[in-house]
Amino acid sequence: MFKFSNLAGVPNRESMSSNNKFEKVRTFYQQLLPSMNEESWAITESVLSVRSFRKGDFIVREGSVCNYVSYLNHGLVRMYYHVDGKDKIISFCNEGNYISDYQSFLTRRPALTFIQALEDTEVVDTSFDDLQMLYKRVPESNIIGRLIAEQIFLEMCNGSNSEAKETILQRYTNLIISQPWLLQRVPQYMIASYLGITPEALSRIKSRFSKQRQPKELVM
Amino acid sequence: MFKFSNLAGVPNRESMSSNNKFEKVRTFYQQLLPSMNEESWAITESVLSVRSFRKGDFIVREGSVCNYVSYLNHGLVRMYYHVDGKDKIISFCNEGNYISDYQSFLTRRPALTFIQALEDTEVVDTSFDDLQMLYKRVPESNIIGRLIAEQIFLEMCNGSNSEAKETILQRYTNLIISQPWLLQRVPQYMIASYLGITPEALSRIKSRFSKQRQPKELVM
DNA sequence: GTTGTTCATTGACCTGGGTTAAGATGTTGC
DNA sequence: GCAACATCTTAACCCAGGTCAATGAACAAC
Repeated sequence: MFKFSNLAGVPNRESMSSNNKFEKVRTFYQQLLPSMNEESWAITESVLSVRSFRKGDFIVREGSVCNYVSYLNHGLVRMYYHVDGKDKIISFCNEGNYISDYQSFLTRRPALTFIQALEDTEVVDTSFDDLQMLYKRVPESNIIGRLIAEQIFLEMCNGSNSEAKETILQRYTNLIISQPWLLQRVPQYMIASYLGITPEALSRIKSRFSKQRQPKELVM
Repeated sequence: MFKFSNLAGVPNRESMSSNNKFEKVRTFYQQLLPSMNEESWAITESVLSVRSFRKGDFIVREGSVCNYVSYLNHGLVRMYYHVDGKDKIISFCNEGNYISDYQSFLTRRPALTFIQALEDTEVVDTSFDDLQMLYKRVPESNIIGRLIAEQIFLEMCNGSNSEAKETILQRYTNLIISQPWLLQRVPQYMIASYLGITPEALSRIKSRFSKQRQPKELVM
């Protein structure tokens, strides 16, 4: 289960000069390991494949093994699990990031999470077997694999740190500052689930805040 | 910030036939990557160094960069941060595991955590610079680096999963079943901190449980 | 238009854990 | 022995957030 943001972000060109679906993935790899050569990329590209999902479709289901790490060409997904019959959202992931139930992917055990498209979404997949092949045939992919695992780890740390050290209000305001597009693209009750509270509680927190502080300074 | 348990566990021989402080580390590496050859190990071993800590000493302090990943030859440490003037324990780590503020280590930024010896402790260090050197001079160390990052990630997942899906009582009972030595070696209030509650709350939860259920079946 | 649906909000009530304070039981050092 | 300290437990009270229910707004389908 992971979301891996590109270090520098990928330029979002709606109409690419070439209609190569792998172009953005390549940029992603090149930023991670600039020294990667043409031959290594050719091998890497040869195993990539594209899948498309409609809004509401499931990319990963609880109970089945997650067999891909997937780069989001465009779209938006949520990762969540069921707990007591309710959804607990772990993360959102939009275009320019990798998504996977990496825990299931690495362990080859059934996923504990769902990954669901919140908008029509297109991904570029690398399968588990292909990745193992790359680790053997393309030596520097081990470096990439290490860097990615490290980045995933760091993202998880940031998540835990903010969960542990910040109030829900702080986390909420950080969220709308760092990812303002979230508010436009996902309903509030999903934000609440992501923050670990009920929609009612989030609503109360917001109104409490906007009453006691600057009435119209910050749009929530 | 991480604790990395060995996959298979390391036999705990109190008196080693040779008094080589690096023997256990070598076993650890060999279990991760059996194909590692003698030359690679020689280079790897050449950068290792030993440090000893007394009970109460700090191995990592909040605010200073963590410069090592450290294998625990023997002893017990806790990793925690200050939040509102209180300690929030993230994890315990005993002999046979690696410990580091890996977030600080990777990013070269000041640590957010403390790592403190709860017993007299001996560690085998690998410094950041040495590790980067190994990544260059010993190619397969990238594989080890990747596997370790992946394992750290998986451990973190297990932690989040149980935090998200289990009640505190379940997490407590799992803890005393999976790591019964913890109860003997750390005070209850640290367990409470680790579970994210106050010592008073843990006390109440335990008494609530032992009253309604089998009075003497499970020793808590 | 009307109906239905989805989502946000608000109120009333409940509960689990925090807080504070007080004992009880060790344990350590002298 | 005694004093000082650490740890665990229990009780009383408080409060943030959960739960349940009602209302309202926005929007789609008909």
